[in-house]
Amino acid sequence: MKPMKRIGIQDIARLANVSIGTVDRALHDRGRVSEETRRRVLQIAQRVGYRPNLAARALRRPAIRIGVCIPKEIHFFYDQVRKGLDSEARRYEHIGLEMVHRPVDRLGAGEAQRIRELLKDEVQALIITPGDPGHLTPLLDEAESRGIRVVCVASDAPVSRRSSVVCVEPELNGHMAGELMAHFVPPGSGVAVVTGMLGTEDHRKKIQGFAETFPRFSTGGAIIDVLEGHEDEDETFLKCQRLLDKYKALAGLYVTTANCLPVCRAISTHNSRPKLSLITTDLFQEMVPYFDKGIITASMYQHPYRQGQTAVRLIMDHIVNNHPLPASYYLTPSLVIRSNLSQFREARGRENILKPG
Amino acid sequence: MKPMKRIGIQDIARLANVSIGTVDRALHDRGRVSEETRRRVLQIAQRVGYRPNLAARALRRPAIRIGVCIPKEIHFFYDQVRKGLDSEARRYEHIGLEMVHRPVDRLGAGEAQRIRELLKDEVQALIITPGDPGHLTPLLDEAESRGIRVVCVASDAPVSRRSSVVCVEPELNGHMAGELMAHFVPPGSGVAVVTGMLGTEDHRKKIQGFAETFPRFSTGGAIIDVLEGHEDEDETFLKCQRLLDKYKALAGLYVTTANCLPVCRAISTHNSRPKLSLITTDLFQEMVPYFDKGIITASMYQHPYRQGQTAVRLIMDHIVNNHPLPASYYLTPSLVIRSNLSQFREARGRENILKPG
DNA sequence: CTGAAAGCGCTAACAA
DNA sequence: TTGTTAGCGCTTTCAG
Repeated sequence: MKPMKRIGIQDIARLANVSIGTVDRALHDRGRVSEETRRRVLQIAQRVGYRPNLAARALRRPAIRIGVCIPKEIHFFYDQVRKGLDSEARRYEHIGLEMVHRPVDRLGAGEAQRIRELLKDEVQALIITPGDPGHLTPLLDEAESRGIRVVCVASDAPVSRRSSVVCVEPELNGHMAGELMAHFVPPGSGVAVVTGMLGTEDHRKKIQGFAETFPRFSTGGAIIDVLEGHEDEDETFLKCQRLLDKYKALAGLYVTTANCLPVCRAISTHNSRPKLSLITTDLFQEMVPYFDKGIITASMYQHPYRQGQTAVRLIMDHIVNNHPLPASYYLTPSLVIRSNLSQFREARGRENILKPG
Repeated sequence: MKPMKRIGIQDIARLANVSIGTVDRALHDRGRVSEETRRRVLQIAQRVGYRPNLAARALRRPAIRIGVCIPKEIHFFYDQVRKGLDSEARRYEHIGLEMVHRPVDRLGAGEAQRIRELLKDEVQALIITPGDPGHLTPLLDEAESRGIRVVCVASDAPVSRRSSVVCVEPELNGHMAGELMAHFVPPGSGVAVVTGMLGTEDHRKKIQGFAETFPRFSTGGAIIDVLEGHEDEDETFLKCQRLLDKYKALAGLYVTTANCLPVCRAISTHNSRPKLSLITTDLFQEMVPYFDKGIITASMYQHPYRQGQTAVRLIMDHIVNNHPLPASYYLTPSLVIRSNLSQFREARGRENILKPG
């Protein structure tokens, strides 16, 4: 069983009694072929199941270029997204993929400018994390109208004409946290939510999801407070302390922001607490000790690395194989608990275990 | 910003004042180059950051062939593995990847024969789900010694010289189930385990993991019974019924086998049960109603599709990019609960949502 | 409208 | 030990 020779443009030419040039023109609708020949060639190609050899094509074609504009901060999250993007991009190097990075410092900080630069770089697609979707819409729409595919990652620009989005739905995060919390705490428990800014779409939706689902799965449980920390360490810490003082029987806490350390500190320094179930969001090194101490019960992991990977994959499948871009690609968050903590790259310190991908 | 010309073997040749043939030999240690020249060429390549053009290389290389031997049954699981394998394989078609499938009907049913056939097919790598690893070892070792990379998927052949394994560690499944169960049930609860065959390594390890972790996270909880169903519908159903009758206060049940339907039926037909937390393994259509009814609290999903995908990916990264094969690639199981049920392909009936790869 | 041929970067066979 | 060269399958240009 020898590797079978794949059928190529040459074979079609022979079968159709024309030259390969003609076949090429017919196959790609480049005109300058008689209708008759065109049809015949297409027929034969169809019949013999012709599939172009992409490597050969890549050999000639100019590079495919994808522009990337995602934030630098928060590092633990976006660095992973970036790694996912780049590692996936590496698999397409051989067909000439080139990534052009134009990061912004923080979410939404001067992204319009960066994106304009990317458009000048003549990219064929754009991967962005929109911080201010409203403001960006005209720019994204313009890109799309010029045939530049825009794929959002981690966060959406729903009103724009962006081709696709890769993210974890915030509602789903909330729903899952709510359902689990209901299983964790005893019937009739009071639980609370700690959030960053109530103004943030993402946080609002998480809270909404949680508020919908927790009561549905809990017997007589209720959300007794929603606490806004404004992503400020001290404010969050103090507000938490006060909450813990006030509601001695608080059975659960859901933190919708990555900024969970002050909450953990407040809980661990608070004397004589009964068992409290803490569900957090995302994962980074500094959280690990709180898992070990049993302060954090579970965290909703949003797979930043895989999000990056997937964005590139979608685009390349589209450009190279003509796959349609799905309007959205939603990932399921994973539950991080003590038993599987070491499986997540963020929890593994230096030891950089190889993951394909 | 035009696509920059990538530097190639030609450029190195020019810089080193040798021919491209010499550069090629130096770069690939093919001998027939003076040590002096070799070093110089390598130096220059290094300095200018030479990266081979894989498309060009792929253009020449004869087809890469991967042999696959995985079971047909249990369909819901192995069909997904196969889809993962094939979808990933499609991305490598253009560099000549060819998959040769030689499935066995059930796990371990005549696999040695199939694998021998694959070896005759001159495959360069082997993806298998070993059912009887002990018996297979000499065959796998022979393959490896002939330079054929063996990658196990879903299940391991640890004593053999197989290059890699892609799976979810059964212990991890058990640990996670144990930890979660401890959070689900009240302090001092009695829980039980339902398994297929205690003789199966996989099941034994899951139980072991569970037995280790549940007591550690639970306050005063204990495992009161381990029930062996022998993958038989009726036997499992009856034994479950008896268990439920006997231990009125049973708070949790962990099912280590995919064969969870009889357990679900036993629970749902059993009158006047108090809340019982049921943790199952894997996911298929018929389980969905039991999620909806609240019978199944959570299931440990082992990502069959991604396991297949990953196996191909590891091999191709190895063959094409010279990446080392990791001795093992462990996936974290995902927790399926009611809120995220619809995210899993097994739960989505016909509607086949596009997932990249 | 159609055919012929150059070349993309690399490998391998052959010549020197 | 080194240089030369023929392709791999496709696109593109230039002649017919």
